[in-house]
Amino acid sequence: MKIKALNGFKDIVPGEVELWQKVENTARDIFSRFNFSEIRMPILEKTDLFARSIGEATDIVEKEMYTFIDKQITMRPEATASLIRAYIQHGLHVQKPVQRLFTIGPMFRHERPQKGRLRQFHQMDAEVLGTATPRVDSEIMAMGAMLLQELGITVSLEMNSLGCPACRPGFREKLLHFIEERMDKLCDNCKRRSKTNPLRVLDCKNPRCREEVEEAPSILEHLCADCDEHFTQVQKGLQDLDVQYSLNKFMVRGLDYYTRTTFEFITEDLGSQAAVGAGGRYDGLVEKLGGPKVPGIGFALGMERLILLLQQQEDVETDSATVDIFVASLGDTASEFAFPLVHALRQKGLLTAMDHEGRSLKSQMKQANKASAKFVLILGENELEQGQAVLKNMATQEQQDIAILSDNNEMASSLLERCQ
RNA sequence: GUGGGUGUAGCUCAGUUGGUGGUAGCACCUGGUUGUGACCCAGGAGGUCGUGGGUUCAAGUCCCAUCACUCACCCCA
Repeated sequence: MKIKALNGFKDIVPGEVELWQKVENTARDIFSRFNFSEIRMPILEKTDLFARSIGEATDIVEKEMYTFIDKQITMRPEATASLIRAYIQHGLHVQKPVQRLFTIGPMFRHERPQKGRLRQFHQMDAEVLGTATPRVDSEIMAMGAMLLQELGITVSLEMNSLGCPACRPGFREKLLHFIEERMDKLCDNCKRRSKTNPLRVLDCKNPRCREEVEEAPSILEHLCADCDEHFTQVQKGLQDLDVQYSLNKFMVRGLDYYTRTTFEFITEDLGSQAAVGAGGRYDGLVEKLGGPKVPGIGFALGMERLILLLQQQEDVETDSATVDIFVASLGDTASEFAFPLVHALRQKGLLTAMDHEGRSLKSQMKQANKASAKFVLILGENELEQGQAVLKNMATQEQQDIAILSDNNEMASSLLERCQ
């Protein structure tokens, strides 16, 4: 019986990992341009942290978490809760009033795997804590858009406001009333959801439900004065930064902690996994987790989904490492001479390869070619006797004789010069 | 948790009305005269046909079960 990776868990092997590196490198570059600092948190946290932040009644907490029940600890299903826990624990709000943080890593949810959805998946997460200014809302969306654009991924940005504790309850009542009038026309799921989380009825995918809620009251028309002004300023900010967006009054969020601005980066090229990234404001969360009363906003990008989109494109460039110099040796004497020379070349900083299996020169040339080696140093019995080696430029096919030096360090320096 | 689809070489796949597993492609190894890559040619290696039952003289092929993968629902990044 072969041992295989668990269902929903994937290896990222050479050939694919280059794409991941490209995505990570691009993200680090963009985050850094926006003056974000990296933070890394542990994968295991107390179960209570997620229950309190994400919400007891959400699907994630109810049935999707990997929990060690006896120890009351859970593998994080998302990053925001852990990040805020760390923010509070280390008093980051004291060190700097506004913290701009990002993190990249694996998350775990026990869902049925499908395209763009794994049980161990990876997210890139950016959060700004300590400011409620609508400018940051615009800025963070602009950052996400810039990152996706840099990667060559085309998405649309949809945005909504969920209001705040001052205006949402009132809207909720109105919506509930609207739903109850049409209850018999809604699907079973919506009937259930109308009790647990009526806002979710708004984004049901069932066409009949969509038709029914088309005329539903919009939260945007029920925002309190502060939320309304905030939302207006966010939109102005996006226009100032020339970021394209559209309003979606049906967009709600699955996690309980969101307030005011929410947004999603949406693609049509991933089947049912339309959201490549999503986020929003969570002004009450830090305080709820026992921290200072500071507002926050953030978003997460699903890396598997980004990778799938990149793989769907033709000619995506990734820079995989190529061998600077391949040392081909013939016979035991030459091979023994080559072994420490290769080490010296590596100490000089060259990406160096050699064959330890005693294969033919032809085979070694093939290996060099396959590794896209720029140069091959050929060391044969004849060369050693004459104190000469052959350096071949693989692209131009030019060969030159070079003197073998007894000192590996000097020999390596000499080769380094010629291989530039 | 609920449906549908698919399981043959490392990967992508042929395999007829049931009749000996494919000179298939990619990748790999070795050769194609002394020691030189790409292209080409030849040869080689690589398999419990997902697993377990059943029908049959005979099963990769038909039937049942099971597992895995996958897509979708749900939910979400």
